[in-house]
Amino acid sequence: MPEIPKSCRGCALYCRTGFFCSVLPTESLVALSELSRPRSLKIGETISETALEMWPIIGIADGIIGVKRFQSNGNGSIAAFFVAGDIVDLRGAPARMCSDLTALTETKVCYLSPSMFDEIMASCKDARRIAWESLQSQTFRMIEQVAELSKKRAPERLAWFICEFRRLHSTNPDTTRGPIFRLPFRQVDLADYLGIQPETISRGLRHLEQQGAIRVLKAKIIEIVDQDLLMSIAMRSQDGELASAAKHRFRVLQAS
Amino acid sequence: MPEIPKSCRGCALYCRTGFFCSVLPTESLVALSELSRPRSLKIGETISETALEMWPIIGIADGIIGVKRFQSNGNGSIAAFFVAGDIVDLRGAPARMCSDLTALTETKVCYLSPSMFDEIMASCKDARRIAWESLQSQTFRMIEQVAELSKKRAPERLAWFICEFRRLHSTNPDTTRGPIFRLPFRQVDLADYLGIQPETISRGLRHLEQQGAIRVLKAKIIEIVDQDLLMSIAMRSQDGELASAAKHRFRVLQAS
DNA sequence: CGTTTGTTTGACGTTACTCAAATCTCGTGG
DNA sequence: CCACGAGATTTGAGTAACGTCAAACAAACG
Repeated sequence: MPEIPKSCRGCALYCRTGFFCSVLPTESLVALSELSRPRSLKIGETISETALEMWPIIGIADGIIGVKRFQSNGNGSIAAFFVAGDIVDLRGAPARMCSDLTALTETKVCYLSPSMFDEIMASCKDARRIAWESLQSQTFRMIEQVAELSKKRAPERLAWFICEFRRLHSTNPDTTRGPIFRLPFRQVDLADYLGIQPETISRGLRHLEQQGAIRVLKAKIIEIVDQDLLMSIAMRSQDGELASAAKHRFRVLQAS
Repeated sequence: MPEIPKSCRGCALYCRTGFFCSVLPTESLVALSELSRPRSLKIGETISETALEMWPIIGIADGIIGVKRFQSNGNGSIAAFFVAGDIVDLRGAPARMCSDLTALTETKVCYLSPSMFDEIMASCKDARRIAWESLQSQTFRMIEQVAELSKKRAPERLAWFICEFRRLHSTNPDTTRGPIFRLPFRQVDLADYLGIQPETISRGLRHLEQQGAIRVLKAKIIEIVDQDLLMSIAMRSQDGELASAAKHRFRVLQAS
């Protein structure tokens, strides 16, 4: 009976239940491992385009990879991020996207062999389900992100981000336990992600503080004083109304 | 030898090459068809939540389905849209998303049986590839959308939308041929999609007109006067600089 | 400890939202 | 085919929010 490959032993993709490699039969794991490349990335490091040509599929074992686009003036925007457990298949991705993958934290990834990946997708039902659900959840997250951010102002965006990120990482006690929230990456990056300026982040945090929802202990450490208040702020839209399906029903009534 | 089901004969999902049903072996097609439900939707009609409980997977044969969220004040936001050929799997989707699916144009969809879909995904390689690529492209489109829109002002967003939509439908001569662009849905919906107010859409179009990029013939009919100019406006970001990877390379040089 | 990088604060300008009203479009029924 | 009316778009004026620039301040790093 073949052994678990050394490089997989400590990898979250294999160790955490529900992650892609955890459901593979040992021989598939060995075969995949032999053709794959685990890598560590420092914060700010980008995934090289040449690596993506040969290994366009990456599994994220730990950390956060952002799709970060730079403008000529130095401003950037972070369109999305991928988190631990995500399987990111960049075959057929728009060319620019591949130059934009940046580690927002210290990150561990594994470049997966496309041919072996396809083989596993054909043969292993559980792996297929996990990869499919991962890709689904990437789409859903993006949709939620746009739906929530597009009509919100700075303080609401911040509140939404804090709530959403805690929810996304609810399995990771490090960032979610207790009333303390640690900003997962730099404020500059957060600003790029929320589509606002770093200065506005700062002012927005102060604003939430004045309302009594949070307290900023240090630059990246936030104490959540009133979870409910924070949630209700997060759900507000531009005009201060609470978001709901109420108006939708109202329109249906009008029409009938 | 079994016959092609009647309801599939005129359906784009079967007729257009590269669409999901076109690659199915006849017997799979028959089996899927028997458990599936083709439906037509009028503009503004929503996909019923109860239908989604039983058929959470829909194939879009024709038209545009938007994820439209309403706020209590009547404003909405359209986070995403799905177009012909997309396979949308809503199993595991956030609950609210399912109440938000609205036809932005006259639309033909087909509710697909999940069990049969899974079976096909296991057995038919081509179908698996097509469904996977469709889901991939949904994610990529969302990422592009956020990357492009987050740091753009109203006129640039409009220009981007026109260019992008023509590209997305480049296979459909109806909307892309010649210098005439027909807004695919109402300006109110476009405003919701671009995250701005209807008034701003109007002013933005006027602005593009004054620059000589387009001419608004009727409310929904736009003549593209200068494609290159329009493109270059679409690529501009908030501060008027052209977007590029130039700064990225600059930072890499600094670091080394 | 000094340098670099990131965050905060303030003053000012611009954009886009808000509200209100006029005008236009298009589907409907006569 | 035309007239009507609801819904959609346009226009204008006033205002709030955010971007921009510049400089002080704090934190992280070797």
